[in-house]
Amino acid sequence: MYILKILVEHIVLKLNREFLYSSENKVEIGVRVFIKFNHQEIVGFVIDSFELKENLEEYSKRLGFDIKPISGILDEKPIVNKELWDLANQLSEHYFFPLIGVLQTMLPNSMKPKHVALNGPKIKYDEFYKLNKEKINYKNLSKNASKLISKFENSLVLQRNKLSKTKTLDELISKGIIEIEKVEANRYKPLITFDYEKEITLTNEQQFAFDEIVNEQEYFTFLLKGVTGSGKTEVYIKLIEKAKEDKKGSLVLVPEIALTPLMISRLISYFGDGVAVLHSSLSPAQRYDEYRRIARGDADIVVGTRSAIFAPLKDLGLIIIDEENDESYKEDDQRFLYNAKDVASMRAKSNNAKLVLGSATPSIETMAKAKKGLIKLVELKNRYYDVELPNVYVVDKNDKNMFSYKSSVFSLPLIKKIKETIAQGEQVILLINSRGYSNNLQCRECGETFKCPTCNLPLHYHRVENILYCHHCEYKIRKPDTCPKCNSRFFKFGNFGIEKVEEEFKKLFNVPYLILDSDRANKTYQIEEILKNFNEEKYQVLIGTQMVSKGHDFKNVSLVGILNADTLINFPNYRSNEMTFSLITQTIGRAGRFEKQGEAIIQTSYVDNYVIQTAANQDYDKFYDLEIRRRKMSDYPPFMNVLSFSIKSKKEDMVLKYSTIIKNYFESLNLKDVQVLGPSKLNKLGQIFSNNVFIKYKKFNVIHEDVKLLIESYKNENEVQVKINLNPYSY
DNA sequence: GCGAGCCAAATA
DNA sequence: ATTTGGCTCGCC
Repeated sequence: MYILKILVEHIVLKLNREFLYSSENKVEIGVRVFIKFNHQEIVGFVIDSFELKENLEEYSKRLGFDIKPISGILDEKPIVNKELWDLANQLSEHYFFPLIGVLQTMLPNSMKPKHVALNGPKIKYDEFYKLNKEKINYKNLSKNASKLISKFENSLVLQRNKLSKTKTLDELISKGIIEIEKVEANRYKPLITFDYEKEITLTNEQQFAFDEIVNEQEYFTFLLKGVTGSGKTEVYIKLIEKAKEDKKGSLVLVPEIALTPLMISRLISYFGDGVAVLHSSLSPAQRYDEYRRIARGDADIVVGTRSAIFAPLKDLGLIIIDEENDESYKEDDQRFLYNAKDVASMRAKSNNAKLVLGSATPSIETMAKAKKGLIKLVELKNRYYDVELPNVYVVDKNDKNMFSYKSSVFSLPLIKKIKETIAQGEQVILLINSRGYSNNLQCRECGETFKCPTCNLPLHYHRVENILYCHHCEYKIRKPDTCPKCNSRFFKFGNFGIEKVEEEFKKLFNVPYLILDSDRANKTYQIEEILKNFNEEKYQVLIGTQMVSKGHDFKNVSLVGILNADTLINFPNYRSNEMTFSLITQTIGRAGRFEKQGEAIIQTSYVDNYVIQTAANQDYDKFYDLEIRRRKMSDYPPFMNVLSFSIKSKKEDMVLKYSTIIKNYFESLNLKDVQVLGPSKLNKLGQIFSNNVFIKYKKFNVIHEDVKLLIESYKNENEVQVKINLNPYSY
């Protein structure tokens, strides 16, 4: 008789502990089992076991509770390896999140330790007929049988559809002359649309960067800072190749699906099979297949978005995070709010692997670490084809002389430049970082703005679908014809979005164009198609949201227009300056990448703002100096870290009570370098009240144990829900 | 997270 | 008298 220590599938603090079950047979740690848990049958995860020498009844009597037997076993083998199991434990501890929830985030649908996994995709098999020559008795072989056998010709295997089901076939199968062989099928076939070189020769500068990283003994984390077009990808590829030579696996993270086709194409062109892909536009079945291919060791290079950081690579030697400043590496919406960069750091450390953070515009936090000597800075200062960075003009959106009655979207200088560029047979990229037609819709009569019923944020107007749309929670309704408050039929639009840009572009220029935004292209193959068409110069103009800003090598783009640089600046978020700077710089960097110097026009109402100024001059160092000063003055990261508690309840007084408890708790601890902010004012969304308390701290160790004690004190409280976010990006 | 069990209010 | 809804409890 064995006793199993089991985690139940529910992600709740008060169930974040082991429960004991019995089993006749030994069950391995890391296996999922069915258990009866308080009148329901659920899935549990075995975290430990031991053989019970004494009588079960006596043992359970002594402990004071019944020990039920498990009701079934789901897995033959553990679903996580040692490394990922240790990682899950580390993450649970670090993020104050139930271990079972961490595991559920890490694993693909079919493998998650919870009930819904049973509805997940199943393993698909390709079946073959295999001829067993030794078993053939040629003397008494019927005519039909020898005919059938002859179909195998020289090979010993045949695809199943090559033979039709006949009596003869059944006979041969029952005699063991023909065997049915099953092979796991792979439902993902990457489309490679971009063809890349199979040989790479590094420039001197790239080679130097490569050597710096490979030969470094002391540091394991690197910031690879390379101006746009400096060829970071070639360095990545050589590093992956080096890891492969050392029989180590590599993991490459890219920000979002817009960039995956490019990276996937490059890696597959260079490395062929052995590259696995994990990103959001794979179906659950494809994801499952790729995941198992990695776990089996059939793939030793993985490309993917955020959650690919949990890929089960066996001998991890290298992790690359491309565009490391991108906000998509932080999970801020779901339940388990991890940062893939932190996870990468943990995995790199425990595997003795190298972690390379690449960017043209590193995040302030990462650059600060490099300056402090915590990580190693490696730079690529020259563009690959040695072209100067583009000339940049800033147009003041408030200057009436810059615009005519014809358009409020395109300024006169921009119109002129677009016409010239097109006439010269060159290409234009226009960036508008706002989806839909306008970012809000307001009644002209009574001033009422349409807001999302759940998020209370202004709804965007999408004219193509004629809907009002919440970009935060995806709530959508048909656009009403009249104002629900005053019945007026007249509306006012807010800041223009891409649909409005498109409308005006059509009016002003008689030129075919491509549109790239996530509303009209959200599948990788759609994005791929658009980028491919532009890359092959079938169109001269590409109008897009921030999807156009990163990573693509367009050869003939000589003009970039940023139609409204203000959209990000006003975001109430400590990182909005950094995001604006990087969006502008990266987009400008698309211009003039081969022999010709490019041009860029930035339209903004904040002409004197230092973010706009430094971005226009492509001056990262200056931006960094100014921004880090602001961060210091306001006690923002990297000087102070933030721990956010979001308190939710149906009862108003419970929210107030608990936010005060949390605030008072930290204040009374009186810890060194710890500040308490809040509680913020009470929010109401639907039936739920909520507010926030923020803890700012310097060293995680100082607060870690105290946060754990605090959680212990409220974990059994049913009426409030407390969500912890470690260094949230939306703060 | 969720069903059982309990109680009180609602229904007729 | 019987159904319905809300709330609490505790799971091995």
